[in-house]
Amino acid sequence: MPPPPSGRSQFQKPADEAPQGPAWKEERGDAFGDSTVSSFVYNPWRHYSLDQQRQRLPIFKSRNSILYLLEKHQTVVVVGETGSGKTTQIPQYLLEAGWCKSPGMRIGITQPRRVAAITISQRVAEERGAPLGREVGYVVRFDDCSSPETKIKFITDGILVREMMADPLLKQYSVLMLDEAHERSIHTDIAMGLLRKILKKRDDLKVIVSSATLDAEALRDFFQSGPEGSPSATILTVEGRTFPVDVFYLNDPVANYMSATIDTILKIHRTQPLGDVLAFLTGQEEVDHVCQLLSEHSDGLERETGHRLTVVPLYGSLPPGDQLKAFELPPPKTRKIIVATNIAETSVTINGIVYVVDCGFVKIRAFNPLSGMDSLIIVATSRASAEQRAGRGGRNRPGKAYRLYTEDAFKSLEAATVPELQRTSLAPVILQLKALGVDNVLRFSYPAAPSAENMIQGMELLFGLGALDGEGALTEPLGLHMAELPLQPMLAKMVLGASEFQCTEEALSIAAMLQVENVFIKPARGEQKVNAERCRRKFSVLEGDHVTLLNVYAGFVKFGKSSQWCRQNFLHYKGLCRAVEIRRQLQKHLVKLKVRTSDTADRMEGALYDIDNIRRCIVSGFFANAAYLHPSGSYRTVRDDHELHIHPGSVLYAEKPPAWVVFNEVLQTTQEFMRDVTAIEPQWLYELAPHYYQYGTERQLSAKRAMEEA
DNA sequence: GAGCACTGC
Repeated sequence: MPPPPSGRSQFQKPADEAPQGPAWKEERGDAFGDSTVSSFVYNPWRHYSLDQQRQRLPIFKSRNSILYLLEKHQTVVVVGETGSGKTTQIPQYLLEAGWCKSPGMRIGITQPRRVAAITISQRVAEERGAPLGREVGYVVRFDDCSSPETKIKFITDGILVREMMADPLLKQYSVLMLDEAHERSIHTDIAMGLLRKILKKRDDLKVIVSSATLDAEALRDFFQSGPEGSPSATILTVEGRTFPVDVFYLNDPVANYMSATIDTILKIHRTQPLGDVLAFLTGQEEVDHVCQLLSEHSDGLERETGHRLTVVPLYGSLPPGDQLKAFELPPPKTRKIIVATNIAETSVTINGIVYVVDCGFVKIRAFNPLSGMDSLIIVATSRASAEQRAGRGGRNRPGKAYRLYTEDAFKSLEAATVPELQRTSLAPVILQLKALGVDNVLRFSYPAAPSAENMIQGMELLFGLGALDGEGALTEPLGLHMAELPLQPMLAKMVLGASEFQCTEEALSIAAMLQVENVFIKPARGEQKVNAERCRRKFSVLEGDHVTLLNVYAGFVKFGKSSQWCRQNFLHYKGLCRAVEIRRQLQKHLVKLKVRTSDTADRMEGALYDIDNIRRCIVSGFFANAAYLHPSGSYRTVRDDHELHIHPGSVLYAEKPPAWVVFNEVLQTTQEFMRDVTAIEPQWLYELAPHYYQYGTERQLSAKRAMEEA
């Protein structure tokens, strides 16, 4: 644990005197006491030259230590808070120290997110006075802004794993820096496991792992452990440049964190100097609800305090234009309240936040290996997450963070969030590792080992798909090709097997459309809502969502990929453009892999596609996600009789439910919903996946068929 | 008639 930003008071102060609202326990100072307003300062050094600015960054003091430790050790774990400048400066120190002198050698820096890779590389190019893409560049999916002369290359961690497939020893890099490693993205974790192996084979390679304090020692030990003479690792701590944040806890737990959020925000507004508020909730519904209730208080509060209140929601599925409102400066004498999901914890940074309200919960994806299903669940945050949220209030001036739980509750939280690798399906991971030459995926050195059940589920699925053989080895060409495609295994199988069903073109379109969410625009009410539904019906078919998506894609292409056509049909133009881009990339892969794709040309130009063939093709990839209609009216999975429902967003929702379906994924909210559903014939499961439905389930299938006939 | 945290190849 990092030390708290200020000394923690040992005793509880008397409860707040205000008659209403939660009572606060204080870590330092008064939760709602008076203090003077300081002016906003975003970059106090902006009148200095770029070079002078660089030298004023806290990391500059550690420059020599970093270079020295990297000479002495193969791995250095750099621990530093935000604002230390480590991401922008360390690569430049390395370049200046001659780490790219050998021809063709470069420094690679990974980021978990695309925007970060791009924007940071822009900043570094600017500091070096060079055009982006030359000495300093970046590579993310669909966007390669690098050249042979690039010495400092920013990439997403996913790109690094892909690069390993082409170049297992990563020979182009002299130093690799894994930034934001504490976020433990699935790709960072895989990269760390693989780098541990590479370091043993390449003693000239250096690795810098940049992390928050919590897991620094574990990361060092991960790179340190191993047989005699294994690479050495060490930790370097660098100071950050953030302002102190006073943290306040509740005296007693609250039953409803939404009303507590509202009470706390109102109290901040009544008692605290101007400064914006960021409140964390778990989902869209909560955010919208709290925003609505706060807006209702807005007028009364202005009369009472003389300050306006402007309330802005912020979550991922919000249209980009609406998201931007959270970043706009509020008008004078106005306090901006941003009510956000976890998107504001790491993905976006908003300036001017002084007060943070943290409900203490987060919605995360969980994976159940027994049923093979994903669900979204609301769980308590971790201490690391709570610190990160609080820190959002101290970027520009000292801040205050209000945690809607007791200090004891905080102490009992997990130290860090469970790594992604331990809560998603492992099938894609196993496929990647096998393709990278890791034969024994069970014994692979994961930074955090996933459960055995999860491993087995992943292996079984890959075996069922034909990507692994009986010995657990990657099959050729199918398994190898599946690993090459940037698609989840079931979709990859569907696309690669499509030539058998003469529908590769259609399968590519469907796969691309499934990567894009929210293609259909749904106005909340009124005439527009009716119009939107009418438009959607034009594309809908009784066979289900996959073919409906295909119709949308085909229409988009047929009408010249026009934004006007999208507006008329209530479709998201940008989403469809993205689908076109993804499809082009997939097609490129197929050509590279020499997979037969010319089948459509065999048919008449403009001829209708054969829907049955497409459905069979879908089944060839998604047979593991099959369900049948139960007399109760809901569905049951074929594999383990798990109860499922058709999601209200499906075109089949309002229709007569088909007896048998396959689905793209399951989403658990109030019930377990199948998303993207296609009606199938049950015998296709036998025909197309005999190895999967041969035993055990056969009895179920025949029993159900008998039931249907009865 | 109900609803989807956030990324990434």
